[in-house]
Amino acid sequence: MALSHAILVCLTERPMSGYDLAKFFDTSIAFFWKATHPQIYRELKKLEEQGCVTSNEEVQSGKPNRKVYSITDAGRDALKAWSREPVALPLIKDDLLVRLQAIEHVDKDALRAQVRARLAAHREQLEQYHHIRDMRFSGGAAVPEDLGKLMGLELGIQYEQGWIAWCESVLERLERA
Amino acid sequence: MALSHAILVCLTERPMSGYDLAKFFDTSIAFFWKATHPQIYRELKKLEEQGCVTSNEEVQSGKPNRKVYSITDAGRDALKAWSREPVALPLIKDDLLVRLQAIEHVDKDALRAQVRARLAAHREQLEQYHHIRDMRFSGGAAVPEDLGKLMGLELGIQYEQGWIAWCESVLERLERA
DNA sequence: AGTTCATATGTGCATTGACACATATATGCA
DNA sequence: TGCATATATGTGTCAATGCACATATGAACT
Repeated sequence: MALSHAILVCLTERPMSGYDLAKFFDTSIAFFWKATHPQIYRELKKLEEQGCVTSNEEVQSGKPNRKVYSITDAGRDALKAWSREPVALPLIKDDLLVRLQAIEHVDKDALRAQVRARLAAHREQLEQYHHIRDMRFSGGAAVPEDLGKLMGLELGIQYEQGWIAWCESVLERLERA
Repeated sequence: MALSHAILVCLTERPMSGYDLAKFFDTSIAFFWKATHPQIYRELKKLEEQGCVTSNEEVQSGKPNRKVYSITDAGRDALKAWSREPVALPLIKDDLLVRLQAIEHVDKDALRAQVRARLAAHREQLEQYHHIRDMRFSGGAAVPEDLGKLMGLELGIQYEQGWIAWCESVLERLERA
């Protein structure tokens, strides 16, 4: 009970095709959730069978036709029912931390390189989040719908800042050793 | 390529049975990685076939016999080889953040309750981490093996502090609305 | 005497997820 | 002409994960 709800959430914003959703997952919510396009197409099929979404084929010249999915009232009900279920504590589930637990058994040079790469990735992500915040939420959340998205973004910013600080402190100690 | 390595990492510390490992996963590294006991037993079987671990049956009176697994040289080699592979950026993968994206479509009371529950869970986890730090690492990392574990713990502490601050700020805004 | 708890090891099944492969068309580039 | 890229939708398959169920024993509790 996860990907289907993430898809429904995306469709509350606007109707989308499977292709649109795959791109949306890759950009917008890539840090909360990940999905490949075969997963998305299969999930959309199931959701349509359950009546949570309806599809509408858009004829296009040249390009293949798009099947645009919209959320239904039943889908909105399913979302609300899901929102009442308890949420699990997310795991960190990070290879890097597992490797640190056995620091005397790993390749130290590789570890340093991985922490440096990770640091760069977090810095880049932070920059992206800052960019989105400045573009979309410069004046705070204008409409109620935006509040949740802004708070999600704030979590992302803080999360990245935390990782950056940690990576820096780890690198310092690894390079001293 | 994940659980098997996490198990090998645990076995670098000391030989353990499947039962021990299941408990170890539940307590020590529960926030980095999770595994149920069937998963662990199956993985141990595979690792033994690959020659990464060896088992030694300990006869016990009364209780069922324990099969104690130890890491082999081949297992240590496998760990080192794995440590050279690139690490993926971990996802946040949090239901709560997905729900926030569709804040106008979720049950607001349930959401508030979930954030409060989450806040309590993070506070509890932070306390546990502080306790471990004070017990095991009060004078910093005494031996080199401890350094990695201490840095993992520091990440955990920072991570929980970040979530706590975020939950508090979210709650405030949710209760105002 | 019956129940629950802790120790200890597993099997079976369903769901999820990841990844390669398959197909079709138009555009731009070398 | 050939190749990569973007658009667009899928199938087939295998590994990983999760959860319920199965089994066995001793100790402590009711």
